[in-house]
Amino acid sequence: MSGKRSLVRSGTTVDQMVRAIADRIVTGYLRPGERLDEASLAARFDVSRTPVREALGQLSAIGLVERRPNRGAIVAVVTQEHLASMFESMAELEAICARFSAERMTGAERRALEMEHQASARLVQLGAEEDYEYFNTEFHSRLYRGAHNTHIHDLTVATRSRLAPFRRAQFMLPGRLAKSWREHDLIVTAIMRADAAAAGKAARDHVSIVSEASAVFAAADPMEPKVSRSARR
Amino acid sequence: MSGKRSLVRSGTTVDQMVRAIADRIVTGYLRPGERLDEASLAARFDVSRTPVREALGQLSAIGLVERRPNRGAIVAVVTQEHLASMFESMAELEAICARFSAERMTGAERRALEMEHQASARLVQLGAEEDYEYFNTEFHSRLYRGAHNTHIHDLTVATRSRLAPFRRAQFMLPGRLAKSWREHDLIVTAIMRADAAAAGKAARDHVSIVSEASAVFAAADPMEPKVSRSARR
DNA sequence: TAGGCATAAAGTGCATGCACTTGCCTCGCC
DNA sequence: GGCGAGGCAAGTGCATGCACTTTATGCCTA
Repeated sequence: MSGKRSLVRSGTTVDQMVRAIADRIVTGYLRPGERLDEASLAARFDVSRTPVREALGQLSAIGLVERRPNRGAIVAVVTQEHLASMFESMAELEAICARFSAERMTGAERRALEMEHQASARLVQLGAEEDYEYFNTEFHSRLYRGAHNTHIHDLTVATRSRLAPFRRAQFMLPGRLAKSWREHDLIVTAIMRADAAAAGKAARDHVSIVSEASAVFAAADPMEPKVSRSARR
Repeated sequence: MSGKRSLVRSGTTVDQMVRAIADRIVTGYLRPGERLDEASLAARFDVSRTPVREALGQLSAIGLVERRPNRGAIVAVVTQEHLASMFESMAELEAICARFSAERMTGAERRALEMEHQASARLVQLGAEEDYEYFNTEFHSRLYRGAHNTHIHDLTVATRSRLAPFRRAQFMLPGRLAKSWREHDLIVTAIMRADAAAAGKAARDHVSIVSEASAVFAAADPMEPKVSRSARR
């Protein structure tokens, strides 16, 4: 896969670098602790070191990479403890979004949520993991938007993206699709009833369960040895 | 005033710039919408444009400044709506911290919280606004730490700092000190009882009240005097 | 052989320069 | 007198170079 910048056109070079690197971190292609050498990245993306530097600075500002002065940058290492704290935060943030959604969603938003949710039942029957995963993302985004609070929305999206690398395996567990759908159903039902407390609780439980599934995964996927990842092209 | 970098020594030059600029934004010395000219800032702090640029990039990544490609950076403008959403988020985040604190604070943390809180009663009697403000910050920080969740801690601190410019006037309202103390007292009492629900509610109410006080202030303090920006044609 | 110091190599941090973009102003045109 | 094109000034975006820090290496000494 060629990461040349022609693939990621829009915005300034720095923006492209931010997106390119963030994407590789969030998707797990770059792994926690991995070295981010300015010169190598610059060569890899065919730009000078300056935009790479700025991108690394911005990514470190949002916590995706760690920078040690004069000693280079690495993909942020999340301890088990920090990971747990992020999952717990995520559960609380989703609970807030669900509560607010129950109180504030417009009629159109409620209908759209319910419709999509019902449609997704089919994906469960078919066992269409990929499609369901896509729907799932959309489902949660609806909750975030439905809260009608931009700041909560931003915090939630940011937290979600930082958790992305650790959630990939959740659907590998057998029966997970149907379970997820039933949990969604509780949330949707509560929202349609405008029952904020129930919606919040259902959303929190939903994330907590995902969290447990993922924690297992994270623990079972320890730090990678320092293989020649630089020669990976 | 001398903003020379000798005053802000630690870390790399970029770090110093980030802190210096963020500080001026958070304290309200730089106002929303105000232009952030790279060359001027560089001259002002006696560094080259490069670290200033990187600092602006990082600040824009965390939302404190807005950057329009090729058109410079300005201090982030927060709409009334966005401001309200931040206050609401703050109330929810504080509620979470208070709930978790009620459940998780160690004995030492509880004792320290209660002691400091009781001690602060004296500041109220004396009407020592400055000192009380300092204590108040410390009080809330204790709640954030007491939650024993680093991610929630970080989100809360970040949100709080973004709200800082809009909270300054809250203690100007007469009787505010005593009112604040009584609200704190509700929180502390609930935490000492390990009553998570009550602590959460008390904390949420506390912030909501501050929010209302500040909203008045924000509304009464409209756009910045620096004109010539609206005259875009 | 182990420890420590000097030195080299690698890589980061910042300054500077130049190309390019944007907004403004002026001048010519209608 | 209004309007648009062209040019100018200001300012941003990126590349490059050099100084400095860190780390690796080797040599010397005990």
